[in-house]
Amino acid sequence: MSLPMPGEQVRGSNTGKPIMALLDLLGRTWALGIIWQLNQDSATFRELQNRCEQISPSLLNTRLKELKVLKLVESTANGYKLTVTGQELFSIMSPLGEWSLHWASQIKKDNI
Amino acid sequence: MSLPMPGEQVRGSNTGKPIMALLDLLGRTWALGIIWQLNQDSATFRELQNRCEQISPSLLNTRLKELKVLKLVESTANGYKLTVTGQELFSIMSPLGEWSLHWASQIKKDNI
DNA sequence: CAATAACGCTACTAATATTGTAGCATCGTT
DNA sequence: AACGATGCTACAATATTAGTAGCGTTATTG
Repeated sequence: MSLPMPGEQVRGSNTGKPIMALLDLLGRTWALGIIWQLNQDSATFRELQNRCEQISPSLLNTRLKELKVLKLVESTANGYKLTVTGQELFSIMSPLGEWSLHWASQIKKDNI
Repeated sequence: MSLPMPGEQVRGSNTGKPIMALLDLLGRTWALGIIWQLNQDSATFRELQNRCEQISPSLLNTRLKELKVLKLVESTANGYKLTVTGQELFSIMSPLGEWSLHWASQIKKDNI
């Protein structure tokens, strides 16, 4: 799959708007999950594989390459970590953790 | 693809944690895009198809069904719209619009 | 210093998800 | 009754992801 580069045509949109590139990226399997898991702290490849319970190494590697080119993740001597830009993105998403609990209760409520 | 129901096993995780269900859901093609496009205001099926530039009707319908069961979208006489819960989710994500511009400039900067 | 183990990752096939197109059934208009 | 628009389904073609095996390299151990 080609990289969702802001400014260019992406999966589902050819307006070139950065938000569309971002939505394409985040809409790929495990992209959000990797960012979520990397927030805790940096991790080696195999460590990250463990944190993401059921990711295949081939996909993990593919996503990491994408996230590196897109400046959200970088690899250091200690393994992979979020870039400053990646941390900014995480900060935006971080309320999802708590919100998801609220959401879960909303869904259950209806099954009574 | 089975529904990412919070509390149950989902794609990539079997802890049952709501955040994992949410990340599974949002990681599906067009899920975020549909929520993003529906925020403006409610839309009929074909209207939504237009807003999402290149979505196939089969996938749009599949996603809408999922989003309805998961209480993020509801269908009314005027078409589809976000539920209150869906609006909450959008509020969390909404900073992504502006942030994506910043992100785009970061990426360009490096190509100098 | 050989043997072992762990690591980062690639290769490859099977399984699954998404696209793309055609078109059906229903409804309101003319 | 004919027409167009709408909501959606069906289905084959294509693209993505999962799953597993294992290669090459670098510690670590005996």
